[in-house]
Amino acid sequence: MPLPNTEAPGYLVAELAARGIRITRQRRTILGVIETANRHLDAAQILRRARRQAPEVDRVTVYRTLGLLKRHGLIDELDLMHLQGEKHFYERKTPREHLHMTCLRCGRVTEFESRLFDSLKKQVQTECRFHIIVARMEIGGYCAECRS
Amino acid sequence: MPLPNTEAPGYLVAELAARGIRITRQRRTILGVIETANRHLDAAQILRRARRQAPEVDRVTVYRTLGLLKRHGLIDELDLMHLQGEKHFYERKTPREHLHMTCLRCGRVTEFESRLFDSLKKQVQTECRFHIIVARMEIGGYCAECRS
DNA sequence: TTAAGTGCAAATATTTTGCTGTCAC
DNA sequence: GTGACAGCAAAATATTTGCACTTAA
Repeated sequence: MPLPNTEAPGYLVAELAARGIRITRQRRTILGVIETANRHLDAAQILRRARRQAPEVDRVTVYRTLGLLKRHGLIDELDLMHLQGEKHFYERKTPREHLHMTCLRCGRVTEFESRLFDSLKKQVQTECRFHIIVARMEIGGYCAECRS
Repeated sequence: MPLPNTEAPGYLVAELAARGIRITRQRRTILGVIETANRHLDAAQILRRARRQAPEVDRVTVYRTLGLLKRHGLIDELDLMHLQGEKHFYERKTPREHLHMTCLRCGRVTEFESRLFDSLKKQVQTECRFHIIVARMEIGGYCAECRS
């Protein structure tokens, strides 16, 4: 599940507003759903939760808001090994980057922070002279409980 | 582009045959396309190339063969940052694992091998007691030529 | 006021499934 | 000979686009 939300509530709203982006009722709702999520949600789940608060929210608005957040680097998009179809999952971008492990048997998703991950990114920046905007590491395999 | 093909030609055919899987004309063609590819191909490109050799090959057969290869751990599936739609790209799995950097401006894909990548995987296996089947690291950003 | 944003409908893109006939072994 | 595989059609899944109406700033 995503790391605990250590940002002030309304963080995403504030970030977008600071960039001069219009905050509509629908966006506020969708951003709230993403901020308070206790696990990785896909677009359909975000829509469902948003509609509990504001039934007029349209699927298209969810996709457009996700696109906006991606373009501004405020969320990360994950596959989680495409265990169930080709949908994507989203999470707030945190200052402490982490990798995701998905258990191919039980589907549980675990997050892991590592200095080696940071070192590896630093190595890429330096040795490949590549300016990293987004770095995603996803692992599939069997968790401690599921491996035989 | 994928690492140079250091395996014997017909490597994928041999691997599948060794597992008791039937080698049809269509499969042989598709496997040949994947083995000799000089860059990462998506399903549609694999289909087009296969059809140049064997026009009867169907799109569905390409997908079914890709699924087979994935299940047997003989290819890796990549997103390459979804720079152009949601399609996936495929490459032969090589013994030396590498990460992929995609330039968000020019779209060029670069591969990079690193011991840190291996160390990081080892750390996950040990500290998280997670048995890794597939590990994918994909980076998006700007290559040396494109960064301002 | 007005440009940015929304909802609805429809289109697009990618991948999967059902079924019948074919072929590798 | 037979069970695994192929092709075709259709469906399923996920996301995007066009356009007229609405609203935040």
